[in-house]
Amino acid sequence: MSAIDEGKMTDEHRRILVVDDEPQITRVLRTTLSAQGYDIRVANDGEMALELMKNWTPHVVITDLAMPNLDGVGLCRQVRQMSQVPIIVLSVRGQDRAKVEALDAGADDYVTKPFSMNELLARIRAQLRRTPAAEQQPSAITAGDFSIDLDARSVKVAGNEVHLTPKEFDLLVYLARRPGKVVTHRTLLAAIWGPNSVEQPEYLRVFVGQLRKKIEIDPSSPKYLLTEPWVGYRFESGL
Amino acid sequence: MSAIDEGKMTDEHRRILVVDDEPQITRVLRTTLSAQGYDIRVANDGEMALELMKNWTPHVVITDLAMPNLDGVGLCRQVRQMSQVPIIVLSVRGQDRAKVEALDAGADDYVTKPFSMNELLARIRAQLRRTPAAEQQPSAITAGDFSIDLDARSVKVAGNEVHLTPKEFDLLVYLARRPGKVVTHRTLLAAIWGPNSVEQPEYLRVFVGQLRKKIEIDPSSPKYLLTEPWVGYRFESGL
DNA sequence: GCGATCTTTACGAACATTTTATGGAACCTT
DNA sequence: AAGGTTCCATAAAATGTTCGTAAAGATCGC
Repeated sequence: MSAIDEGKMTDEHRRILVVDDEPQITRVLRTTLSAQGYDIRVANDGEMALELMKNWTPHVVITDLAMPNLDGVGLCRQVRQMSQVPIIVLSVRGQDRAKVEALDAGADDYVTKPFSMNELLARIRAQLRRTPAAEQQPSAITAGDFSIDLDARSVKVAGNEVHLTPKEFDLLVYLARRPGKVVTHRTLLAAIWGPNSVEQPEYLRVFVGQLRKKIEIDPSSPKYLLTEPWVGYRFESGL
Repeated sequence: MSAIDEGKMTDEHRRILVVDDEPQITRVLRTTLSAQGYDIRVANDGEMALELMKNWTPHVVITDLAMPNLDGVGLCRQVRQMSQVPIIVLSVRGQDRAKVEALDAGADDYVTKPFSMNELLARIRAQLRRTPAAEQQPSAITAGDFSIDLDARSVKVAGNEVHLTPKEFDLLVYLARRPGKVVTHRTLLAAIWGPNSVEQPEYLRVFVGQLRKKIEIDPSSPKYLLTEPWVGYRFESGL
């Protein structure tokens, strides 16, 4: 009944990942947040959260600090390797030190338990408010002979459709969204394979090779998918 | 003496607007934040803050709630009409309702007084962290015939593009970011090769030579990449 | 079990960096 | 002013990484 609900309610279909090992917490969050119209998924620890995020990218992450396997601070660090998604830490620990550590590890907000649900909801809204740009992504990318349909996950080169595997597609899209910009190996690996794969540049070599075989006219002298030696790769939208 | 740590100054030159009518608060914030390297301006109420922001756009706004003329919530609404700048509300009022109202009015964070300065600093860092790169650093450096595109990692001299290796690129960028300023051998070596390579000036000679071959019209009488004998090198942006 | 996809391995070629060598210029001492 | 020393520029050899490619194992879904 707060006085401030003027029809700005575009919160539907926003995905929230809740990470906590205490069932009481996850249960109440799941029901409350679901009632607000959010899509909720729950993970019981940091590792599980990372695993989940490979296939399901949330708009906000809410995480506890104390967890088995991978704690909240570690989770923040790992997530920041691959994503800018807002992270709200929810913890019983209220000391400066804990807050500073979490915030500097990549968290965007820190709420101490016990917390007011109204406040948490408002903080979620505040976080969601400034990520509309990410959601307004075009459903298609075109560049030169290229057209990438993001909804259908299909790619056409000079008229004819080519079939790409999921990872090939993700890789191409990630680069094609940043035309002309060099993306480092680390960034690319973290974004496509997850933050644990940051030290496996072989993946990139293999998949870039595969991609070039499919989308380049002459794979041995690529026009679109270019190597920036010792640094990374970049996508050029046809010269 | 000790190694010059140029890499750690990302928070410098960030502008923070403090809005509060209590002199004790503004005084302590001004001194503490200034000591951190931020540029601080103070306004005593919301109206004054808006006036100030016409000519001086901050990277973060920190505001009290209770103020004459225009209070914190009103300030949030007005600011949101024209800017996405992060707003941190600082207030003695700790009730849900106040928090929800402020956050829904456009605030990004809410801290209750009395507050821990360490926590506030961390929250400021968290807010600054996600302001888009466009605001932080130019993605291009231009100087005379030069243009360096940091995203594309490409360098153009008088129209034609030259390809630089990673170390060459890093070296040039480091110097070009400080035009006219002499950078000592030690500093350069520490910055590009790491603090363990401070005693290997041969690297510099070799790489400066290669850079000159690529970017100077007459490498034997350089125009841009100049030697400061016995001290270091400096970049001049074309006389 | 089968096909598609992903992961892992291996190796020659291409490339960047490090090391070494040489000649010349600038500085210091006497 | 001569000799010795340190620094600078350049070239080129030696070393070490990375890249592209192919192909063999591992994994997943049906």
